[in-house]
Amino acid sequence: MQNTLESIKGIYPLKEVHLNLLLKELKEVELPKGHLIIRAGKLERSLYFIENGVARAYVDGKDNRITFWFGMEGDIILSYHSYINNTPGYESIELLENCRLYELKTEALETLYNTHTELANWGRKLAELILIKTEESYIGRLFKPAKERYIDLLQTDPLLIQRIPLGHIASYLGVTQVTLSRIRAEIK
Amino acid sequence: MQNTLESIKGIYPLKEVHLNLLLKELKEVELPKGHLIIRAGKLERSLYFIENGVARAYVDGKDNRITFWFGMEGDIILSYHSYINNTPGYESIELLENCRLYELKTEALETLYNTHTELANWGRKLAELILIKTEESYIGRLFKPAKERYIDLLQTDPLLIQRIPLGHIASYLGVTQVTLSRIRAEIK
DNA sequence: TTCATTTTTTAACATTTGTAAAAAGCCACG
DNA sequence: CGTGGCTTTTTACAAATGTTAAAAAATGAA
Repeated sequence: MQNTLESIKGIYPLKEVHLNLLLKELKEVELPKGHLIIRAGKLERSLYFIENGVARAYVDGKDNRITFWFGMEGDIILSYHSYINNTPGYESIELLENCRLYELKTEALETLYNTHTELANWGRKLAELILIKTEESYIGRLFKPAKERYIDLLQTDPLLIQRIPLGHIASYLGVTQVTLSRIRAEIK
Repeated sequence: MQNTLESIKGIYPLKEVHLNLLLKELKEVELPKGHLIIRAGKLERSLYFIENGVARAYVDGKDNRITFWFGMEGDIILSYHSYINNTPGYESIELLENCRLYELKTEALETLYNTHTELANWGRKLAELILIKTEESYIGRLFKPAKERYIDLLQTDPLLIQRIPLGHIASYLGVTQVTLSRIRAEIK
């Protein structure tokens, strides 16, 4: 569980005791490519650390499906909306490869938060880190054209791109696949 | 400090003791319209509760300035990027009216987080609430056209719109002011 | 390899949005 | 009042992106 362990430690430094409290709650699961691990409209009671594999989160509009997140080794699969509000979320998360994950029930996590300051701060840090990532994606999208963001993506996640169909990447960049093809033809 | 108090309590229920620990750190400040309370590229060491007034956050691109957040009574002014990473942020926050604010030094907050589980959980809840708001804005922007989002804005924040120049709103919606004018002409 | 399926690119045309500049509307101040 | 400055709308044209459809290329299984 190398990737998961590093991910947990990387969020906020934990003493051995508290780390073990958290690890004790993890359960290994293996799931196939194509599996819908989070379903829009359904209350979700777990989060998952990605030990191996790739996933994407999407929302369905009236006549389109938009990918807004990709996750890989060391990332966390979580419907924050569902988790925080304790109501069904609007996003679905689909595994794009066969994955090995570590499941953590949000109820167990809540208990740990209320009983240990260190773990409450770990949880705070987790929310904060996801928040700034989300904010950066949001802001990047605001004022960078799709072409520039595609180039950014090529530089920051060259390996990720190779593991994901182009249609999903176009959706993620906010353009149609045709436009992404034009962009690729242009920068070649 | 009615608005600020409600804002703090609304984030996460606090016992009187812990609430007072937080309130003790607040300092009232009055600042004029046009004041830049957060500056891009500068390390910020405070956050502010808006007791009265309106503010906007923006980022500067190569040849444009984009507004991505509006705040009013009960909202919190905070460069999350600067606060979490302890590095200069990329956004500026400008007061659009004369404002009465309550300032809170992030250093004081950090100390409270490390000494009281309740306050650590308050901080976690704060990050989580801002996170889902950000995520909702992000996702809403992804699959709703500007016209639809303008109508949403009219419904959810009719008062806010009246307090803000149209140019900022166009920027917030991700279109030019000309396009927003066209939208307004169309839905009239 | 070969065939079938999926993914990606190309093309032609329609639509949307942007740009720049002018006109109209609004407001504060003398 | 009236003038000047600021905001908002309108116009005409240009550029970017979407739509639809088809061709080309890549992929994977037998």
